Amino acid sequence: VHLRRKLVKEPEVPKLSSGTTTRRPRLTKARVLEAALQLADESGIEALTMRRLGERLGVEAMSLYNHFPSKEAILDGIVDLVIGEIELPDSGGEWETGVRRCALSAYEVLLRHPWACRLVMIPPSTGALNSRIDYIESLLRQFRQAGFSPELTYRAYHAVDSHVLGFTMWELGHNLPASVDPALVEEMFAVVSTGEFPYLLEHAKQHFEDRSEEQSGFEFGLDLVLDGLKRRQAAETPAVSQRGRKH
Amino acid sequence: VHLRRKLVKEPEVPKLSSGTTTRRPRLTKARVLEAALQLADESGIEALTMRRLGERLGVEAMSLYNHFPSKEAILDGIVDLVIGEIELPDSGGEWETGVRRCALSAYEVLLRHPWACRLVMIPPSTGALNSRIDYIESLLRQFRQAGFSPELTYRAYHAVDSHVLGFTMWELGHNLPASVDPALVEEMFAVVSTGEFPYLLEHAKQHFEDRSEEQSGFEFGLDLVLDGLKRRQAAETPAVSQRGRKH
DNA sequence: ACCTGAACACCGTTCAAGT
DNA sequence: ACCTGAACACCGTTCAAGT
Repeated sequence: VHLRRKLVKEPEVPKLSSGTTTRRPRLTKARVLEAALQLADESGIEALTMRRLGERLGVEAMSLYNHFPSKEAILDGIVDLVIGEIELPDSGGEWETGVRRCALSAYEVLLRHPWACRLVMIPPSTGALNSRIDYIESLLRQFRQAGFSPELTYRAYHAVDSHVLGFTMWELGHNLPASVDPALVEEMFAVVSTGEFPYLLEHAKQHFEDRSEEQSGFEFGLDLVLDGLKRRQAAETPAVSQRGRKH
Repeated sequence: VHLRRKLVKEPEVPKLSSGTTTRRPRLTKARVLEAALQLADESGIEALTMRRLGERLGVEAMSLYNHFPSKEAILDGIVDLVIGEIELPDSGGEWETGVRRCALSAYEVLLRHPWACRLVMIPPSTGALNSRIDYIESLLRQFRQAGFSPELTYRAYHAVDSHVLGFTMWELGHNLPASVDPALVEEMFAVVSTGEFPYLLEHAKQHFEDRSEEQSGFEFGLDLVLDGLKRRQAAETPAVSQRGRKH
């Protein structure tokens, strides 16, 4: 099932009929969001300013306000584009593989757009929610159709999504790409080598080991959650009918 | 064990010995951080600007640069203050109750300072890490002293902390305190009542139910993780000696 | 050694004016 | 209907000058 809601209707780009005066296509919501997403991916979210975005589109910053009420609306828009990249499984399969694939896809997508993770938590103050809604509905459906009770589904969804977001943020926070200040590494090293924190030292060393052979840490944590959910479901299924439970 | 590293030595506040000319105590790192934390708690992190912080301290914004190299250093400082509020268990107890208490304390602390959650992931570009290090060391120690292998400890730590951060961010993101735009609620309602998203509708309703009687969602997810870890440890303990494993 | 005033290079956003 | 130039009210930060 891959339902799509009313797509935003965009005016077609006029075929610059007369003369050679206008070189650039008109501004549209889609073009603005595309450029914004690109800018954030290339240069980081802090490089995404209205002036720079305008420049990239060959337009003054103020023109953007003809298409979006605020910068926040643009941010909401590109976050929804990112969430739209998450692959949602078709219905009908095993819940464990479906949810697993969904979570892994979200993990990969968020790693591709490192700036997005922090924004996902804030919105949705302008109502650019289409992909978000599809994502949540897909997860919920998989649990419910596998026979999870509404109560267990409620908690299962939060547990899974907490892991996806929490783990991804952790990883992104640690892999600061070469932006690590040598002075800071120095201090960190000094603290660790006092011997006061043996376990932290051990842990820090592990971060430098090659883990390519093993299961990823993301999957390890995901399995903890999924295994637990399987047990919880097994515990509730025989005890109560699947159609409901008296309160 | 409650080790403390070299405390920052602060010049004592001079007792304004002469006349009544100077009314305010001198600026110190500690006073600046205290005021910054207060400002963030009261008015949100976006209200924390150098000018406003200076104003609260009765000083020009530029004076702050005599004590901190940048605004970022101040942010790192107050985040570390927040992390310092997390209660760390004494060593020697059961790992499950210890880790559990630690996670719950972190959860509560982060809910008390809703702005902190998003900052925790970014630093530590200025090396204000004392509380952070204590926190991580405490978690690692509990696992290791309970007989977890270094490998399992590595993953256990990441799994637990992912849940703490992920779940807390989720909760904070959803409980936007009355800042919800009615127009957005309207749209959300419209989407949900199309009937296209039955599971989302069910889920949304659950969010309005009284859950005070039940175990919190945070604890539910935490238990999934902790139960899973217990099983993983049981699986590795009899098979290999606790002192090490040949690779 | 610490604090200040003025300034710089940026922000997001408003508004009247253009076409 | 869309785009623009100038301006406003803010940012973080630098720097020469004060004490």
